[in-house]
Amino acid sequence: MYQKIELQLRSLLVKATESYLADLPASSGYTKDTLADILIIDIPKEKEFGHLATSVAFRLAGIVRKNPKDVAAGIAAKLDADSRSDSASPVKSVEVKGAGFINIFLKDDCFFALLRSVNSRPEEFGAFDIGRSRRVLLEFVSANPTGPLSVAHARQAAVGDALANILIHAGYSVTKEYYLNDEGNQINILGRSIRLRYRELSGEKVDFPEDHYQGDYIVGLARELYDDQATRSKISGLGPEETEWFFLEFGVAKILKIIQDELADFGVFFDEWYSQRALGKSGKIEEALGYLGKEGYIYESDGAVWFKSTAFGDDKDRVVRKSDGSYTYLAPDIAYHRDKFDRGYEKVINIWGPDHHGYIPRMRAAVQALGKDKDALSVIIVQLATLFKGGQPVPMSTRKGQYVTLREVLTEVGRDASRFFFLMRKTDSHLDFDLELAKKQTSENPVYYIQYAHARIAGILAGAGISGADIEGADLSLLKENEEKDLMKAIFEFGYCIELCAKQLDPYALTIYLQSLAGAFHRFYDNHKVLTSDTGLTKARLFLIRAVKIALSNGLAILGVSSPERM
RNA sequence: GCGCCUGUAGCGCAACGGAUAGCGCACUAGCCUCCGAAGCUAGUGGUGCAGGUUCGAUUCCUGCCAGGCGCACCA
Repeated sequence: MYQKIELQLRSLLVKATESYLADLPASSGYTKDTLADILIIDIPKEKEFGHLATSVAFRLAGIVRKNPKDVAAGIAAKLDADSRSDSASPVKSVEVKGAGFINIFLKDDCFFALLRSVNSRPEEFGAFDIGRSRRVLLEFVSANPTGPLSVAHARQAAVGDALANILIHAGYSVTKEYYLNDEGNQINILGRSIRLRYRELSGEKVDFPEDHYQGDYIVGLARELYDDQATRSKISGLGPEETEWFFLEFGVAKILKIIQDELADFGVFFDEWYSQRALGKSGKIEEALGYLGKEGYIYESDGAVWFKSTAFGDDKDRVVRKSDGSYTYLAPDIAYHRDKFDRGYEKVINIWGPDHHGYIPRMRAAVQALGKDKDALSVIIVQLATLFKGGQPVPMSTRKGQYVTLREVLTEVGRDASRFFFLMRKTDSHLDFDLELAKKQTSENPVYYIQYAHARIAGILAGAGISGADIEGADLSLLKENEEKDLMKAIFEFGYCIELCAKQLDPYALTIYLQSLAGAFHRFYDNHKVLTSDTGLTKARLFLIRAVKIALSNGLAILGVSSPERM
C-alpha cells in the first residue's frame, strides 16, 4: 500500500517537474536520468510537514540555477493543478515550506483504503514486490557443531531469521541455510575431547590438552556412552581408527541435535543444512579450484597452493592448500559459494560474526574470481552482544568452555524478549543486552510495551460484542481525531519501514517502528473511547484498531515475537 | 601496526545527506465511579575535538582523542 502510493506520487512528481522545467528557458544540465536520481520521497519527521515530502527542489536548483524555493513553488503549483484535475490522485494538498521542501498531504481516502485493505487481507499487509521473486540464499549461524550455541550465535540467528522474513515480505524467494562444518580440525578435536573424557570415566588418568573442548557437556556426552553397557563393549572392540571415527561421529550427531533443538526453541528453522563433508566428497572443491586455476588465479609457492585474491583487492594472497596437502578453510568455502550460485541463487547473503570481518575481502575476491558480480554477495557482520545483569557485564570468556549460551538466555528471559532485544540495535553495532530489563513487565521493556498494545486491542475487540462482519460496513470518515489520524499515518508507514529494512538488510528499524506504532495506539486509547454509545463511531474505531492489531502482529511476527491476545 | 564497530541529555538509544536533533529511564507535577494504569499528559536537559565536501552534516571525507572487537598454511 505504501509502495503503491509512493509510486503513484512519484509519477505525478515526475510529470509536474518536467512540466515545470519545460516552461523554463532552455534548462541546462538536466536529463531524465538525473531526475530519477534526485527525486527522493521521504516521510518527514514532523507531521506538520505532510505525509510525504521531497527535497527534489534543492537538487534541481543547482542544475537549473534558480532559487530552491522558487523551484519548489513551481513544481508544487504544477502538482497541485494536476491533482485537482485528477480524481485518482492521492494528493490532497501541496505546501512549500522551509528553504524549498515540497510537503504533500494525502487524501483521507488513501488512509481509508489502506485500512480496508489491511482488514480484508491481513496476511498480505506490509508485503510488496521489489524482489520480483529473485532467489536469495541467506546463510547464517553456521556454528561449528562442537558445542551449544553462544549468545553471539543467538543474535545471528535472530537477525537472520528476521531478515529472511523481511526479504520474503519484499518479494524475494528466500532460502535459509546452515553451513555445517562437520569435518576438519575442530571436529577432530571434538571427537578426541569426548574420547579423553570417556577414558577418564574408565578410571584412566589422562592429560586433557588446553586446546580441547573444556565444556561440561563433553563430559556429559562421554558419560552417555560410558553408562551404556552395550556401547561400552562395542567401543572396546573397535580398532584405533574406528575408535577415533566413532567418537567424532557420535559427537557431531549429538551436538547437531543440541543446536537444532536450541534453534527450534528460539523459533528459528532452516530450509537447508549444507554439509561440508558432503561437499568435500562431491569433488566440488577440486572443480572450483580447477576453475580458478584455469582463470589464472591459482599458483604454487613455498610448497602451498595459493589463491590470488589480491587480483580483487585483498591485502594478500591466501593459501587454499597447505604444504601438508590438506585444504585450508577457504578451499571448501570457495567451492561452497560457487555451489550456491550453481544452485540458481542470484543473491547470496552471509551473516557472520565479527571475528570473520577480515575474511570478507578474500571471499568477495573468490566470488569475483568465479565470474560473479561483486554485489552478488553481501556479508552482514553481526556485532557481539554483551549481556548485562545488575548493571554489570556478564563475562563471556570462551576459555574453559565457559560462555553464555543461547539456552541460558532463553531460559532466563524467554523467547519473545530475547528475539526482540537481539534486534534492537543496528546489526553491525555492539549491543548491550540488559537481562533484567528484558524480564521486566513494565513499559521500560519495549517488548511488553508493544505486546501490551496488542493485548489491549484484543481485549477491546473481544469485549465489543460486535461481529467482525458488522464492523466491515463502518463509515471511516467518522475518524477525525488527531490521534486517529496519527494511527492511520503510522499504519501507512509500515510498508516504508519494511522496505527500509530490506534495503539496509537490517531488521532493527522495525523494532523502533513498532514501539512508535504502539505508542500511537496507547495515546489514542487514553484520549478516546472505542466503545461508545455512538454505534457508527464505535464501528469505525473498531475497524481502525483492528488494523493496528494486524500491523503490530505482522511486525512482531517478522521479528519472531508472539502477539498475545491476553497478558 | 592494520582493519571493523562506537562516541548524541545524568543513563540507554533514534534521526534513508534535510526542516525546530526525537524516544525511553531517572527526576518533578498531574490523569483510573469510564474499553486492561503493563497505559497517558506536562516540565528539566544534548551532537568527543579540529578541519573539509555540500544550498544543507549527528550522518559523508581527513586528522586527533576515547572505548569495544578482530587480525593463522585455525575453522
